[in-house]
Formats: sequence, C-alpha cells, structure tokens
Amino acid sequence: MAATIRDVARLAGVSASTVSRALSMPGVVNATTRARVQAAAEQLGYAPNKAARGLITGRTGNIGLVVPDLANPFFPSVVKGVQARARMHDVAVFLADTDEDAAAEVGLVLALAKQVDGLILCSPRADEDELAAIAADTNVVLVNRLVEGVPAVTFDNEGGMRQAIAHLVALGHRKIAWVGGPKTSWSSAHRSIGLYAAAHDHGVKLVDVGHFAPTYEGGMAAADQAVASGATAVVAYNDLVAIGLLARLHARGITVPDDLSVVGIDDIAMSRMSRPALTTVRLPKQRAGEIAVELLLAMIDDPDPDTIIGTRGTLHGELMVRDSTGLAADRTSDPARP
Amino acid sequence: MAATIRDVARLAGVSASTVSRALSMPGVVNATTRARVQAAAEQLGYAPNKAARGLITGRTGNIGLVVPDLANPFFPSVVKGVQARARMHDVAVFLADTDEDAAAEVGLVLALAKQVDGLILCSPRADEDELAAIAADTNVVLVNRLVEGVPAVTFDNEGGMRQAIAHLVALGHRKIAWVGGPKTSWSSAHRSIGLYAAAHDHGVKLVDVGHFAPTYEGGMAAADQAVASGATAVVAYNDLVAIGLLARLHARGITVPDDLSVVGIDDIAMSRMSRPALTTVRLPKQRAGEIAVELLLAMIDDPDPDTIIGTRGTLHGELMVRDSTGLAADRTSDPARP
DNA sequence: CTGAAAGCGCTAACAG
DNA sequence: CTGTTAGCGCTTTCAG
Repeated sequence: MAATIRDVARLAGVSASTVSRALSMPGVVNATTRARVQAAAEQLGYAPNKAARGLITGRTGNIGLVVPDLANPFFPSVVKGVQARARMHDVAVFLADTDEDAAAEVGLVLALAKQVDGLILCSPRADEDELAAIAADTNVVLVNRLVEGVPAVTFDNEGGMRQAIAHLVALGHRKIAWVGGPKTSWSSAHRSIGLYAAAHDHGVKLVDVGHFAPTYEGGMAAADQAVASGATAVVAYNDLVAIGLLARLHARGITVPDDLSVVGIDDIAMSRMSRPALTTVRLPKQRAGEIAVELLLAMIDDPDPDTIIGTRGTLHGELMVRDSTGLAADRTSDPARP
Repeated sequence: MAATIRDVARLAGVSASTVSRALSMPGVVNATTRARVQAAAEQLGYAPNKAARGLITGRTGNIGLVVPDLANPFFPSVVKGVQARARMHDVAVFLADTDEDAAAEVGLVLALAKQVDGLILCSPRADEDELAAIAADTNVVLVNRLVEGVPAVTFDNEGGMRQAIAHLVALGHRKIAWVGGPKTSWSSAHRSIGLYAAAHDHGVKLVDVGHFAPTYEGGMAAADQAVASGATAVVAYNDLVAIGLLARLHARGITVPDDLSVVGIDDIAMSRMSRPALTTVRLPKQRAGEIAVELLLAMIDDPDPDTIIGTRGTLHGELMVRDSTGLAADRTSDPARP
C-alpha cells in the first residue's frame, strides 16, 4: 500500500541505501541525486517506516507517558506539555492511563518499555523499588516524584506552601488547617513538610486534619473536620479537594472567605470558575511535561553519563490570590480573633 | 539488552519458530515443549518486540487517537474509554492533541498512520474531504462526527435536545434561548436542529443567541445576550459554556434558576460542582471511546466489508436534572409569566 | 560519493 | 509437531 524505500529508489534511479542517506544524512550525498531522491519521495508520498528503522537503529522515535488518572485535570495539562514538546522533536507519544492502579502501572510500563526509547512516569503510587528497577534498564523521567538516581521533574512544594502560609498569616490567620492527600502520596508528604516548616517560622499553629482522597469527594469528606478544628483557614492537598471543601462549606452555610478561608494547590482551570474563585498555588503543569520531554530526549541521545542521571528540574509554584481568601477575611484588624 | 526470541530458543533448546508458535499459537505445540519455552521466556523476562512482529504481520498492535484539546474535559473521558478498551485487547494507544488546529490535525494523522493499525479521530474541525481521503487508505473511526462512508460513534444530539426542551416546557418555560457552539462544529449544528424540532413540537419559542467559543469564556460572552433575549431558560452548547453563563449571571445579580434556568450538555465532572449544580444532558463519553475501539478493531480484523464501512454507533444522552433548573423556577403556576 | 550485502527481531511458508 | 529458510523495511558496514 504505502510506498517503501525501494519504490523511491526505483523511481529516482538509485539504490535504496542512497535514498536512505539522502533523506537522513543529506550532507553526505551529491546535491543533484539528493534532489532527485527528494522529488521521488515527495511524489510517492514516502515516509520511512519508523518501526523498521527502529529495528536496526535501536531507536523507535516514540516515547511513553504514564499517568494515574486523566479525569484529574492536573494530568491532561502535563500530557499537553509532553505532546507539544514531543511533536517539536518529531517523536510520537504512547499514553497509558493506569486508573490509579499501582499494579497495572508496572505491567503497562513493562509492555510499553519494549516499543519506546524512554518513558515519562507520573506515578504517585508505584513502589519506589519498582520504579528504580524499571529505571535501571529503561530511560525514565519521573514527574512529581523523586526516586534516588532517577531524573525527575518536580515542583517546589515547600516553596509553594511557604507562599500560602505567608499569605494567610498576612491576612491575620493564626490557626490553619491542612487537609492532606493520600497517605502514600509523595507530594502530599512534601507539602505537609513545607507547611509545618512555614507555620513554625511564622509562629502560627498548623492543624493536620488527616488524609483524604485527592478528589472533590475527598474535600467534601474533610470539610466538617476542618471546621471542627477551629482553624480560620484551610490549605487543601489540591484544587479538587479545595472545591469539594467549598461545596460542603456552602451546604453548611459557612461563608468563604468570611467564616473560613480556603487555599488550594495546582491552579486547574476549574479554580477560576468556582464560587468563590479559589486562591491557589499555580503549578506549571504543562511546563513540567515539556521539561520532562527535554530531559528524556537528552538521556536517550546520551545515555548513562552522570550529567543526566540524578538530574532534576524543579519548578516553582506561584500563589494566585482569589476570592476564597478575599479581603473580607482579613483578620488583622479583628481583635476578637486570637 | 532485552532478551530476544533466540535467547529464549537457546535456553529452551528449541528453534526460534517454536518459541514464536508456543507463545502465540499455544494449541499447535507439544505441551511439554510449550511449558519449557514458557519457563525460559519467563526466566528471561522475554516479551516479543511488537515493532519487529508488525514488520512481518503488517499489524502493529497499536492504534492512534487524535483529539482537539485535552483541556476540554470532554476529551479526557473519551480517552479514558479508549485506553481501557485498548488495554483489554492488548493494544497500545498513540495520543495526539492537535490544539484545535485543523491543519496540524492532518499532518499528525499522516505521521501516525504509518505506525498504527487504525485511527480514532475526534476531529470536530477538520475538513470533510480530508477526513474522507484519510479514511480511504487507513482504518478510521470518527467520534462525534459523521462523514459519508466512514464508521463513526456519535451521540443522539436530537434526542438529547428533545429531553432538555421537554423538561423546560414541563417547568413552564415558553421562550428558550440557545447559545450555540462554533459555526463549523458538527455537533452544534445537530443540537440546533434537535432544539428547533422539539421547540416546534411543543409549541414554544426558541431564540438563537448565536455562536460562541466552546469554553467558559464563551459562556461569559453569551450571557448578556441570553438575558436580553427575554427567554426564561437557556440551553448552552456544552457544560463549559453553561458554567461560564452561570458565572456571568451571578456577577450580574441574576439568580439561577429563579430568574433564569440553565441547561448544559455533556455532564462533565465540573457540572456537579458548579453553583448551582448544572442540569445537563449526560453524554456517555467514556462509552463512546470504548465503542470506537471495538469498531476499529473489527475493521482491522476484517477490513473492507460493508458490514462495517458505514456502520455507526449512536449513543443516547440522558437528562440529569440538577439545581440550575430547580423547582424554584417552576413557572407552571406563575400567572405573571407568558 | 554510491551500490551491494548483511542483518535488526520476528513470523510464515515449507519441508521433514 | 518442529526446524529451516526467507524476508518484512530499513540502515549500515564495506567495497568500489
């Protein structure tokens, strides 16, 4: 059906090897033959078969991307970044959604590993040893997760949390609740650490409300405990949780930000659309995907050296102040508050 | 690095072909040798190289999926459905996001076509002739779009709109506004048709407010015109638009549903989270992805016959009544309303 | 600078 | 039931 390299060779009156060279190492071939070959290729609509090429070069020109759940708006953003950058480099992207199933994750990765040059893994759950094992014989870049010796793109969770706390303290809050994500989540743990450090530095109290699903429902579930904690502000594991919080608070007749301020993390599109609009720490999700691709491609071009192994890109978050910590909630002039 | 079929053959003391057979046509090989081969394969962690296999069988075991914009929550759902079903059949999925760029779409499709057995296209924008041309020499299944002679999975837009109108009419609405999507959108056109037909049947008036971007911003832009139309209810092109509408109405102090009722289409996750929760027509997005895979796989197994070419799966929507058309808006007992 | 030959990992005849 | 042979489409020595 599709034209092969030999069809082009015949039409151009040269050998297959010349076609191959003319197309992938233009400099090494006579200008006129090159032109002839290119014309022939054009005419036939020839495009090299990547699979066949990969068989011999050991490079497929494809990369794999594994995400836990596309329904969480965080991940489509990362995927978009990966896509865009991959396309720039003319590499195709295999996508796998593990549905938050750490076991499936490993299986999928193994299956994919055979037909790609490298893998980008957003795997909050998978076992650290398994990740290390996979990284041992495949090019792997981790996103939003750190494992010894594996290149990764992460977010500066500590810094983001510091900004959130500073903002809340400036508004007069002295007791702040933290609604954490899943127990096993790497980023939840790091956000927690940053929060405690910042709270300590500012001399304010942080109350840990517990671990919840990283979803709208998780936020609904956490809301009552957050209220009961007596805090005047809540920081949620992510925006989805924060929005769940908002919903439950509204249902209970608790006004945000007047009665309670809420801060999320991620800055998903939905955050601007919630009522009230959500103050959140914007994470450059798309950028993370782009950088992951660059890192991966660098590893593929030049595997092994220490310049890359262990490399990490750290991206900084940026506080987006919106209505959920609005001025109405300024407690600096309210003597009744502790 | 990775074990090849010959490594397994050597370890099992058989020939490469026997390994190949033992693994892919187990019935045709002696039970004891088969066991030996399987053990060897296991021990070496052998997995066949799909690219090499594809070279000879002409089947890659991969499919391609093209979507216009992952940031629109509609598409991640479809992708999830495709993923899940593809995994069941042990096929891998290439994903491409065209960023709403119809031109890029074609280029991407051509590039992908070489390394997949078939393509699932969610291409609201691409030119009809181009789609037909692509479908002529590649297995293609369209989602949410109909082109002569190309298998497709679509939604019953007319039926969905009929449900929406029936609901609004039952609540006493007699003048309903329609906020359409992009001019070139296939589904916007069909939704419009369904709406007019239903309005006509019920003897109520439908006001076309115009075409808007299928986004939150589009909804914001449409809100004032919807209000000015004098309608008591609005049907929006999709949920994102409806939620934009809600935001702008709120900003203007117009209460939903008391002053104006709003209905969306899609039932994205966000719809349950908006305030008020959005009444919408639920489209089985994930199911659409699953069916698209089944259709595509059927075409691949058995290309050409008329049983498939021209086949279409039509999925029906389901009205989800929520607060944005709440009881408070019941106009049946309100004599002041027309 | 170009052609011929070899072979990537695998499967499909074809013998045995 | 199993081994041998050939070759998918391509790149890469190796000669010329």
